Amino acid sequence: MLETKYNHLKVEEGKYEIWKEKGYFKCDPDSNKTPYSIVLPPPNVTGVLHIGHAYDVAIQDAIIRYKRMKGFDTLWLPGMDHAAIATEAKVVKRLKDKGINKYEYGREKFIDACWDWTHEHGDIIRKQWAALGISLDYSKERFTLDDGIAKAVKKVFIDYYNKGIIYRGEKIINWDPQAQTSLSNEEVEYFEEKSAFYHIKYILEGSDKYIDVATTRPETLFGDTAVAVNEKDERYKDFVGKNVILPLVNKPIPVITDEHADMEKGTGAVKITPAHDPNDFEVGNRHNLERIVILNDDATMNENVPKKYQGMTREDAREEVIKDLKELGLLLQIEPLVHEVGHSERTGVMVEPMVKKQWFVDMKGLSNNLLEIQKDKDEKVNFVPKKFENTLKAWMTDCHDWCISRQLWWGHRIPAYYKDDEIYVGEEKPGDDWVQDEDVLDTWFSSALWPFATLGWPDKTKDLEKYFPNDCLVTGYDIIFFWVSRMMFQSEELTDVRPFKDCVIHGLVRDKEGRKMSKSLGNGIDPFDMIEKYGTDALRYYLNTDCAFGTDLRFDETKMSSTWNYINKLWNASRFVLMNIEDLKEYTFDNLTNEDKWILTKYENIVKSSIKHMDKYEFNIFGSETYSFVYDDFCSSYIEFAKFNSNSNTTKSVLCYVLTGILKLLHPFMPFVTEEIYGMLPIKDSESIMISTYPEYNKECIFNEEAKIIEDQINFIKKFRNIKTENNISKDLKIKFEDSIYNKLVIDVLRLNDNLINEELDIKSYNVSSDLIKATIYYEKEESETDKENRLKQIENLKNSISRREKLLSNPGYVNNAPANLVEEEKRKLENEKLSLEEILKKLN
RNA sequence: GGAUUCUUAGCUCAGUUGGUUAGAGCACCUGCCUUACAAGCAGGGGGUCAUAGGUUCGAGUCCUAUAGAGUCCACCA
Repeated sequence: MLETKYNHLKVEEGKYEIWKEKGYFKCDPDSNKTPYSIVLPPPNVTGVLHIGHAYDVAIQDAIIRYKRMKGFDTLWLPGMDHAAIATEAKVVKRLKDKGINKYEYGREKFIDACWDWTHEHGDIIRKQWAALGISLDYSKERFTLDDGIAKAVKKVFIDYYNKGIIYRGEKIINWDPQAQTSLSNEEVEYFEEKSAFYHIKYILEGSDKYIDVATTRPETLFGDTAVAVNEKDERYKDFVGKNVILPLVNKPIPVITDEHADMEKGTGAVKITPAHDPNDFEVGNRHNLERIVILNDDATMNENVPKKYQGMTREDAREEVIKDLKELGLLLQIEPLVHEVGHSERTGVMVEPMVKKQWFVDMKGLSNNLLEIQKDKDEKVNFVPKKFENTLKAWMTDCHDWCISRQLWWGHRIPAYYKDDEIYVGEEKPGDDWVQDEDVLDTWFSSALWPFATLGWPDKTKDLEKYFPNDCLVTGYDIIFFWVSRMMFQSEELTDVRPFKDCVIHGLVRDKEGRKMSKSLGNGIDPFDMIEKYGTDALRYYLNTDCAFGTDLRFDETKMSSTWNYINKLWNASRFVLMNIEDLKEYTFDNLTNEDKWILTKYENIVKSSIKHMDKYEFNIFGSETYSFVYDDFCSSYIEFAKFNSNSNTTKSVLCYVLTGILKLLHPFMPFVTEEIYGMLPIKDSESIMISTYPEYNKECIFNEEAKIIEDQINFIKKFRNIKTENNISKDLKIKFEDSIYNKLVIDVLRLNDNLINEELDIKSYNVSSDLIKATIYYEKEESETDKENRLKQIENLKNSISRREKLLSNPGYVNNAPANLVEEEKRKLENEKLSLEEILKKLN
């Protein structure tokens, strides 16, 4: 027998291990069931799982459990991401804390340290997956750096190189001076910073005239190779084609015209530093300007600047340059300015744009291909919600080549080899005198292959054959660009098909105030604290049903608590049912009462709409519909009805049947408690609810006529209670039904039906009526002012409603165009209201 | 600057292809220890659906404009 209170800690203990041991999580490639596959977005091995991961996996587990119960051969493939730069940063820090320098340590030992880190965090993550109760097929677990993925990555790189999709080029890239690696645009975050516009005099060669050049980065002037003005700018007409003297260096540089110089911005004259600014780089290309690199990789000043500045940090150099300019009278003005400055997402330091030789993926063909396929209804990836298809389209329409080389050690090393000016790209080193590229690939390059490389691609494996394309991918909108789009174009290029059919996009978990969770704010929610307090089931149900996918979820602990209450309600309802059906051996559905037929009808309808919402990933709608079914229909009404019929085997059967169905419907969202209760049922179709069959809509159990009668009784009871409470007449109440068939009405009414009194008694009364039941409530006390007001209000409301309906029904536009059943419904309601009003008015006279 | 999404009860969110008095949870108010559940039960108040137009017999839902918020991309000399 169940305890009186739901104890989540006890309920959730031990079940996961049993499921795992029994092999319920495993797919079965040999079965002839229809496959259904999802690959888990691999969490980074950098750390532990947070509430966002919990959200992501709760959704996936709900889907996979649902499909498993629906009879699919389900594969949910787990794995983790080596997260090149992120992990490397953590390991560098760990070594540094021990006083070890990465470069002195050496590449091989450093990579070993990364593996140690990976194994440690991998174990933690696996424990957390277990705590979340998610049904991953561990026999298929992969890592983005394992041999199979490495093989796939190599093949892609080599093939792309041979096709010309991958190329090596010198471009301005975002340089992280701390991690000493290039970053993709996506790895740069912009923050507002207080800074200034420094107006510097660039004096015309052999003249007193000068140009006022405004810059936020005076320290880069050593790399200037021109000053650009707009062709149409009258102010600088006389300067164009001549030279100005570069301050501090005293070197002549040309004044050129270029479209990049905007007359409206700053002073209209801009210094051109091709090696350290993306725009200037383009200008430099157009005008064939020299690129002078003035920074070392750690962002200190290099040998290309005057001696006194060499070795300074960029910050120190800026101060020094300003000081020196001031002394020379070349600093015209310092204009305070707040502007956005790029920082490395990983290390947080200011990003330095630098010219570097890097590897790139040419995006033109790949993105166009993606856009084409998204136009094909049968071949496209279907996003849920659909709006993200627009976002993706916008990104793919206007995207830059993807810089994929990273100056790191932890990752897939680029399979390119150099000998003097020769480049060889291939599996193996072509000869002893060749050296391999030192760099590794962007971590997203390997995760882009995840949906198929995990299944054995490029080999034509059985798994790949059966589980690819995946049926669904679930992830947050924040990585659509980083990851989803890349999986899409890689899959389409390499396998000719989409990587997955559906892509469910969820939002971010924010704090209660809607702020992003962050370490600095300290507003993070640890999912495992929530599990401790309220249970995994409560957490998972809450996350899945709180809001529609695609919008951000504001985490509110009071909702966790109300979810717990809901589960407690289910627990207690189950307790009641189990207490009453202990002796039930088999289902008997003979002589169903109207109440039985009503709940069966309601139940079948909930099954039908649940399936619909589950298939459309509308978990929040599923949640509110089942909630009201469980709470209002099953607990508040049917269980109350059943109390008057508790000896009937038929009612026992219905209680058991409907409860079983409820447990199954809820299982994907609250796996533990449903398993616990399911285990105690006297009749069940499998040893675990996990592998039981999902409810199916059964037309045989629809009894609309009878259901309507009970529905009406419930409406009546509601009105009755309302009037009773509103008028505070509970004690003195007498009741007379005009139709005695309904004397068996239960709950409050039943307890009063001995007190039928004679209508001739001269006492106050109220009419209560639903569609089928009419009754008069008499009460033995003087009518108070409030009673009078209520009565007048009742009359007023009826009159308003009647006139509204009359107006509506006299509108030919409505009567002719609206669906006939709606019009009929209106007519019927109008008649009822008219009768009620008549009765009330008659009583008053 | 460009794109895009959003604005519904005090709070967090639903609201299917337009169907006519807009729903839920939490919070609030009132009354109840009724033997599954007081972490509960019963009842209640609370919204001119951002604003202004338009289409329609009918608009929270479709169209246009305005205001505000978010997100992404670009720019930021």
